[in-house]
Amino acid sequence: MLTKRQLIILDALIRLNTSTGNPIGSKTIMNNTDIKASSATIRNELSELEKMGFIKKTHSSSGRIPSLKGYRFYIDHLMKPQEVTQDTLNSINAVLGTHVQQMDDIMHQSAQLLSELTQYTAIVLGPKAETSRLTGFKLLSLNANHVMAIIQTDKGTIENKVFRMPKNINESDLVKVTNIFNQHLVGHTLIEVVQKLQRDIPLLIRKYASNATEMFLSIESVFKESTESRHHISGKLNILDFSENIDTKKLKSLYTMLDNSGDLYSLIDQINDGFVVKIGDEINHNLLNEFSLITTTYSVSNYGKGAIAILGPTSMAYGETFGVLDVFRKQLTRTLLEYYLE
Amino acid sequence: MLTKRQLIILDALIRLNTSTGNPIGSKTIMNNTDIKASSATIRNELSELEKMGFIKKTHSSSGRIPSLKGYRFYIDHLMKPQEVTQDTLNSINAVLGTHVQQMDDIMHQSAQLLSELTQYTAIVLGPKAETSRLTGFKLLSLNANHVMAIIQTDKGTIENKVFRMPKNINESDLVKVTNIFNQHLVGHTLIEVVQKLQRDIPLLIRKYASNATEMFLSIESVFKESTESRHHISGKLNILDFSENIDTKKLKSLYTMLDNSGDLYSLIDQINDGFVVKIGDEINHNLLNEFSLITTTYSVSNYGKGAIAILGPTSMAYGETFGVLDVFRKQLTRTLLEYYLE
DNA sequence: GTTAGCACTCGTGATATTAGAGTGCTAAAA
DNA sequence: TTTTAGCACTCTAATATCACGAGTGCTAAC
Repeated sequence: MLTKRQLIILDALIRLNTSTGNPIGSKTIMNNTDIKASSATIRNELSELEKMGFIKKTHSSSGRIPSLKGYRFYIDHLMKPQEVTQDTLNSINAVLGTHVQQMDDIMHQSAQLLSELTQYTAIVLGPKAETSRLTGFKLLSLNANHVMAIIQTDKGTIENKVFRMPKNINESDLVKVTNIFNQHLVGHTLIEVVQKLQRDIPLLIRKYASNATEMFLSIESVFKESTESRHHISGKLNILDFSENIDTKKLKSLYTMLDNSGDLYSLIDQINDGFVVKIGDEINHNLLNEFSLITTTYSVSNYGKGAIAILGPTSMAYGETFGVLDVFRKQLTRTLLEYYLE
Repeated sequence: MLTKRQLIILDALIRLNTSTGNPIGSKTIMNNTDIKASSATIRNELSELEKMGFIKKTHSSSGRIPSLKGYRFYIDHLMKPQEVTQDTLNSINAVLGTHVQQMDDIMHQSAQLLSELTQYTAIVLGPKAETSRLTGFKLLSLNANHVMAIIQTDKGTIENKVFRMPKNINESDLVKVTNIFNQHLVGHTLIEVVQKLQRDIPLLIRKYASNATEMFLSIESVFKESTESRHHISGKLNILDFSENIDTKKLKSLYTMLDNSGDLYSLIDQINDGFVVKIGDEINHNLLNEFSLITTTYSVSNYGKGAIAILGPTSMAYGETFGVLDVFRKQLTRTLLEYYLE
């Protein structure tokens, strides 16, 4: 069990290490806490804390840095989410308070705002697309050459794609196809829709609108795209600030990974409702063992859950980040509730 | 005037420097050309070339690297666009040959392909939006809560935006507003449209569809967005490969710049029809004085011109890059011609 | 005009040197 | 028993020193 003084020392050490980035020695701690003891005493305590595995040295005569266990303990027991400033509150309200138009916009703007507020990298994941149900399908003839297909889901996403109007198609064919889709596909999950598109629908099309097969392929691709879950990421360049000595090769793989929806979904826990913090190796990803990942979820009314994640250095300003995330997520859930109520 | 041997030496030096990245000495040139002369002779020639300003030393006893003037001369007189491989040809055809759906897609895929083929950074700019004319406007009610606004231009761009349906609006209001827009705005340039939106239209709306003013603001924002010219950029991460020792601060500003449409448009010459190569300081941009920028244009049928640019190191593989760009641009122009003909 | 030969230059990478921050340990003080 | 002053020790980071080699320019002979 840790003594009170050890707690103060561990807390100070992590705070100091986070703000300076350097290993922290006994004198520094003495000068930055109100502990009434000499540096020698603090050295003894540090040695004790090291034996217990909360801190470690970078070399035999260096100051200490927190170990993974130290961070873990800090986050679980010492760290307090920090109150956010009025400024921060204002920007959150500015983004989430105004009239929201579309799910994708909200997610995009949220990622942007969070990366700005934290100065880390922010990732916002939409609810898993697998469970989305098709609520509407429309084909709209734009001009002689172009048709727009629009699909809507119960998760609030609206997607569209424009494609060339095949030559042998006229308006009435569009109506026929639209009707086929609305009769047979609306209400099903997108996964089911794609399956049906491959099995049943080609038959129907051939029967009722035989000249629409060409167009059918384009429509199929819209649906395939729509089953891919959406991710929004912002502040990728901040990695350059908080991870200065990363080599270009690693950086390149990292950035490639961060652009890959699948990678992000498997990285980020979408189940746990509270805050999940994974530090270094805990993330279990070879590119991220020098990073920390804070994950939390938000509710899309009662249609499902999305996730928010902040990627930063292990020596992250956890207190501030938690504070921001907490306020943000509550406001986001509220905003989405209203969005679906209206 | 340069002697024949000097030309061979300059050419070899630039090729060797490009492929190795190192300064090139007299022996290296001797071993990599079929010049029948000793290294001493070549040293004399190098010394001569240096006096004329085509090459320079990195320090008093180093090998030579091309100077800006050397590159200039090479590009203007020595470099030959290289034949592209069958593989390259195939990938270009795969992207540009298949049925193309939308301008934005073409541009996006073009950037992607070019960055892959060259291993540099590819930028594709659409025709300047200022000259685009509105050819179609549609309002589509998606469901009780959402309306989609769609605008089309004569440059082939189709943009849309979804926004909340104001509560006091019904289908017939949508029709009214659509009619107002079609009567008064179609045929005008987007710039004019935005002007009119601020002057004339509010009056009309107030007169014929007074409860639509709220919606009007949303529509206005769609148009404002549409006047922003489109850029597509790909292979940004390749900068990490060809510019290894760039510091993070510069890199961050550079990446920020490359995401800014305005910056790119002012950087890239959209007027000169041939190939324009700017090297180092010639680019006249403090972030790019260690880069080369190859620019060329493509015709969007007879609706205007867009631009393609490749950003790479000054020691670029000019021959290959020119070869690829030349083939690509011809095929692109052809593809776009068909796109508008059909 | 060409070339062999040689002294000279300078960057690169390896090896010493040094200063400073921090440690652990000991023995005395509290 | 806990705290603390004191000191020897360790290791890093920065700087200086050195040797090597690639490359040069110059000279004198071919």
